[in-house]
Amino acid sequence: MSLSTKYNPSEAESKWYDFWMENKLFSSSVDYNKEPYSIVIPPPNVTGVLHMGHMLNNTLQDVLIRKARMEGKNACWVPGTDHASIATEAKVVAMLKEKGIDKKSINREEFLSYAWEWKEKYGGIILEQLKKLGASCDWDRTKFTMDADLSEAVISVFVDLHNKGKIYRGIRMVNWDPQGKTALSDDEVIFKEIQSKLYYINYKIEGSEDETLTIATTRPETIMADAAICINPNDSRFAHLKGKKAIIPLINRSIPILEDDYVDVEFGTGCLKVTPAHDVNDYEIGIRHKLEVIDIIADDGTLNEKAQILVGEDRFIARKKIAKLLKEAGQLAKEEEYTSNVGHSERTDAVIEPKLSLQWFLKMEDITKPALTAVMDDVIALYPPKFKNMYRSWMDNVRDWCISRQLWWGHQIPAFYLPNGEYVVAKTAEEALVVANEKYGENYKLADLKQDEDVLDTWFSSWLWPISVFDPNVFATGEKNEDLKYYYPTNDLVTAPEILFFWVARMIIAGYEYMGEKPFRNVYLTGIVRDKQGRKMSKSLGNSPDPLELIKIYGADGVRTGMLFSSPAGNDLPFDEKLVEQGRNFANKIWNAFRLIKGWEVDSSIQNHQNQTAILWYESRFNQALEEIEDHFSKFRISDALMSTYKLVWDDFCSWYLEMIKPEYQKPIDLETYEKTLAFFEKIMKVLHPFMPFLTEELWHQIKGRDVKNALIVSPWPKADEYNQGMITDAAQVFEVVSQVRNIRASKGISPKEAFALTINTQSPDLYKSFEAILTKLANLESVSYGDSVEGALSFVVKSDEFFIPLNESIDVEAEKENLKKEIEYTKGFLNGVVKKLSNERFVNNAPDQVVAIEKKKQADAEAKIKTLEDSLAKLS
RNA sequence: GGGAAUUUAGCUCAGUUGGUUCAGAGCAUCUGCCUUACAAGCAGAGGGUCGGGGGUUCGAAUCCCUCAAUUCCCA
Repeated sequence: MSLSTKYNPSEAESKWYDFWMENKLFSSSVDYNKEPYSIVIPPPNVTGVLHMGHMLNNTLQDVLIRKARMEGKNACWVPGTDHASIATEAKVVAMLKEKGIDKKSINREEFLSYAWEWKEKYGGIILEQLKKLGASCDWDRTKFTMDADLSEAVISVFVDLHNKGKIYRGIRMVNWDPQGKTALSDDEVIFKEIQSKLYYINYKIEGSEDETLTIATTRPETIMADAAICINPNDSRFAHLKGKKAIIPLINRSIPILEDDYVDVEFGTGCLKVTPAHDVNDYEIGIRHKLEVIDIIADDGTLNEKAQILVGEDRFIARKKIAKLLKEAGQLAKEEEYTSNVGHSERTDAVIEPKLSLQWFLKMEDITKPALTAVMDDVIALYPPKFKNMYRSWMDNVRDWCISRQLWWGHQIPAFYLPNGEYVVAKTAEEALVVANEKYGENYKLADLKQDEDVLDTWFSSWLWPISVFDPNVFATGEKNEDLKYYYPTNDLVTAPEILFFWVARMIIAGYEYMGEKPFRNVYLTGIVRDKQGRKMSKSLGNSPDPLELIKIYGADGVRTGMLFSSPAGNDLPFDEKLVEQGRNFANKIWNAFRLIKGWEVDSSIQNHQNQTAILWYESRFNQALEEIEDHFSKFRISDALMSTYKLVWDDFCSWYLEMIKPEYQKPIDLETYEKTLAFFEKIMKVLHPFMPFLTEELWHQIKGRDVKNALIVSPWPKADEYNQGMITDAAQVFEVVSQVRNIRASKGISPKEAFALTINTQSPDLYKSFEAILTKLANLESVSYGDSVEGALSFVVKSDEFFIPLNESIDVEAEKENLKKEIEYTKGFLNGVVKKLSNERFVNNAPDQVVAIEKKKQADAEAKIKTLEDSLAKLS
């Protein structure tokens, strides 16, 4: 068999993904003989295509799930998608517009059938793309937040919470998006600094000839909705106006002048116009003073008839026109440039209009309590833990959750309005009818009921995700099915910190409310994938590489490792294609290591004399590395786990071990070494598998033919055995000697082919004797001898041992002396510091014995080294 | 305006209770090599006042104060 010198990933990828799928190796079912390990995917939006954020996030999940599977756990990764009300509705509306269909011209049912059609066509794209990445989800379990049973779950929960009195309907000032024509939560509003103007407007005082007061406002178009003018009670400038009335310019309506602490004496003129319908703070003032609420702005952001003037004009056009009218009327005192923070819709970028509206709310005060405690007490652990702070501050200051959205795509609110003006909340219209007739003693028909037009916030369905993917019916029946009993709570959740509150916190709330139990044990928060300029990678900026294209070029394994090389938990990932290239190179390195081993001819008649030490050393080193790797995994330091694996494979296995045991060209290898080496390689395949599933499965089967049961994906994860620390330390010292010899070759321009005779002056010759064969091979020595010194030879020092290499050519004695002097000087300086420390009584008295002992050893080592160096120097002179 | 986080090599980051894991890793850079597994490679080298300043301590990247810069959350 001959293998290409370069690993070609694409063939292996499709072959092994098909193999895993056909043999159902990703699938999981209840089995009480095994420990369950479950992850629910953060369901990607049906609108999306795979981006770099998904790649990072899902690679992490796949690493975790694959490792758990190999550890013998019953690993279940549930995939699915989210219906994403606002985003999807926007896409569908845009799609219809292109077809020349206006959303307003069709009814709800027609719209929804277009939306479903759209979802069927595009909704599964991301999941298909994840397969290319190697994601080992149990695809038979794929769920969608608007599946019939999951929808029922949402409705049941709404009804239940309403019955518990936790859901209520109320008038609130909401963030209205006049373009999307929907209310947004505070978190969906992005504040931007906008250059605007502060308009100073004069209001006449009623009953006086020419007395006026001046207010400053950024929104002159709302003066028609003014309900009062407020002054600060401590502001003597305006005390005389109290109790009088002011007249709104242009429309000549008179309004009271009131006192309120809220007014900032410093800001503007110190007089505040109060417009309860169009400003959150004014609304509060309005409640305090029982002011009339005059709403002059329509849903689409134009002025309505209550404005009396400029009816039908857009709010921004009206602003300009009002300013002009005021100027003409002589009531515009001045205009001033002013920057203010203006809220914009995250989805449509429209300027948010504070608007009073009737919405559905979930009371958050009580329901959040167990969710806060769980995270604060580390019942649910956040990685990295710094997010606990953020989590707490949000939960402490949480506001009631506005759960209604003025959209069609989503779960329609199960509230039914009756002809008598009342409403009933029930799962279906039929149930609602029964309740209604009973409650009000009426004899209504189904046709008399009118269901609420709005749908629920998308997060009101995804907060149930860790429960509903296993058992959507539990909310209605209260009876847990087997899946839910077995897989819940899930183990780990991998998601982005941006949705810590939107989603993670709410899942925790729902978990405690409905299961009385946390939804997951660990939350791993990834960073944002950014480009080199630090900008978030996004399709709209065009700064994101196409993930599938990357996979094509570098291989899925290369992309996976590339993403993980530089992504500690909670830190942003500054993406650079170089990382992915490094991943590809790593795959190639492993491929070639295998080519080397596979190419050896085995001769069972040879006894293994030389390679015992190498084998023992590597065994120890492997176990030490595995212990490290496990430790990193246990702390969710996935990047570090990968880096430790990378170094184990590249440095220890390839650069050191294989070079130690490699037979001469075209010479055979002994059977024992060969078998040990293959066994080592197999262990490496196992440890690498979660990171690089395709390459490792491919090589696993190249090593020898295996059946499905023995596929790598389901092979047992290796256990870290005891290791010989002393041997690892000794080897490190020998490696240092090898490096020094190589350094001499490199700096003197001597060919690596020229063998050296090495003489060692040491107190511990046994150390070198046990590694002699290795030393000879790796440093290319013709002999190793032990002795005090060698005349006219180059020398170097490792620890307190001295090494001599005689060269055929004459050495530059002066340069050598210079080098030795430099090193002596440095070591003396180092010794000085140590001695100083040790002669400080307070150090010796206060520092722990162990620390003092270490310092004393430093002193002894340094003194020995100086002596060795000085001897060498003396011999040169 | 209130709160939090971050600042260590050219880049991205480790550095746990203050003391040998203490100044580290990977990448990048430089030098020499197409040495029969791998140039997607091998061998070697250089590179940092641990953001600035002050303090506590026998001892500070680590603890405290202060200033600065960056980022995020809330208003």
